[in-house]
Amino acid sequence: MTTDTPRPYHHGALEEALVEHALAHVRAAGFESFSVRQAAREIGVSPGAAYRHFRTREELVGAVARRADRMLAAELAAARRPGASAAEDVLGIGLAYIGFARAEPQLFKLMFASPLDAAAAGSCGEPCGEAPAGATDETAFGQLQDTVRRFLIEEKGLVETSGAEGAARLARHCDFLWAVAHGIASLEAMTGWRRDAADLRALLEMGLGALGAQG
Amino acid sequence: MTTDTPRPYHHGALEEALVEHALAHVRAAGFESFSVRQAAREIGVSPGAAYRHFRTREELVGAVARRADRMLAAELAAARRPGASAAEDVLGIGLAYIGFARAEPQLFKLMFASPLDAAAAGSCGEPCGEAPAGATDETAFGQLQDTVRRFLIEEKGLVETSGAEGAARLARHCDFLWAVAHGIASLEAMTGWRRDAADLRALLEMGLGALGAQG
DNA sequence: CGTTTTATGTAATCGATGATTACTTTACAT
DNA sequence: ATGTAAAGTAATCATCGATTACATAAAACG
Repeated sequence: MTTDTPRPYHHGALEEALVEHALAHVRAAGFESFSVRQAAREIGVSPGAAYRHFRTREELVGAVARRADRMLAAELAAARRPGASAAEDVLGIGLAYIGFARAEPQLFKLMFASPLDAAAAGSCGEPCGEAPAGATDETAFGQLQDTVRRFLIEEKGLVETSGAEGAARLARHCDFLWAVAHGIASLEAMTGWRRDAADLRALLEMGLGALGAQG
Repeated sequence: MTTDTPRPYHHGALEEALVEHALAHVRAAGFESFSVRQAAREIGVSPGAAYRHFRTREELVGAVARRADRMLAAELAAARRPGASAAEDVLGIGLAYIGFARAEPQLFKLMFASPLDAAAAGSCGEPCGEAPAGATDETAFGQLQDTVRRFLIEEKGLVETSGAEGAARLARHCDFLWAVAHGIASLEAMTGWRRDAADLRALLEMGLGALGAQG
């Protein structure tokens, strides 16, 4: 045990270690205070080493943001329970969205703190212009869109979501619900605003009630 | 003109100059890139001088945030036109809120980028827990609350807004509309999401339509 | 198996920033 | 006028992001 590789010259998985470390820091203290140097120091590697894997600090926190995106998308997916009505699923997705913002406010804030140019975010969590439209995608917005479509068809008798007018209506309804959920989530994550579970549910139900009411 | 006070030792209004400078920078380039030193340099004063007026950088950008708050509140106030119906005013406030986020995205982002501890924000723009309740306040949320109350009374036949149940309903409706407007504004300011004026109006009208529909 | 090439780290360094301290100058009150 | 408090300067510290030249391990290849 004399030369027991105290620290191998090559870390082996520095990139992953950096992202993991950054993710932990962001969750606990927010992305603003994250420092490449400190992360490298704590991992036990020289500051410059990090820049072999990320050209800039923002690129690294961008990787964290993308991971947060996937975490959110996964939770939304888990909220869609097979056998549930479309209305239940819409509500579930909304509550999951808000729940994520409440449980992980720092990650939520990071996701919407544009240092990550929305384009680079890949399968981003927010409605980037328009979802690929058609394919059942796994982005957060895509999941909401699928479920709202189901809701409009199942419970509002809306048949055509493919025609120009039908598509517009679907898009408008998705935008609306998204705005409600995102508004609540944002207020919870970024301000002193806070409501109990019953109130949140009531707000989402108000949003759901507004669907189909308008031409 | 030989000793024509090239630069008086005392600036005279450094504090104001700093805030003004910071405000301009934030509007143009965002608060993240604002630097105390650069501001002092451009104003023509030593770096340490700024710290006579603000203990920390965040305190200075906090002052900018408070100013942005007042700007937003002023625009919301201007949106309430005398003689307009309550419904028109609610819509006008919502559109003004969204319009501000679109016209001044950097200020909007600053207002909701919690470096400013919500408490220190004074008459903050977001619903800090609960508005002082009663007095017609000039905060953004207070203005919405007043107008929504008017709407519920004028057009929905709601009489009691003072009883426990009536107050709860009013609060819920305010929360709802606030969430819709804030959600739209946030998406516009912090993501690639963008809709034209007609769509925005339609979304707000959907929100307005949901009012009074529920118990 | 030996050599070369490429990926990955290190060390040293640059410029800039936030913040603090000791000292100086101005303005104002008495 | 004079002395005190407000408002500036200069110098300094620790930290940070980023770059460069160099060293080493790992992998590719003959």
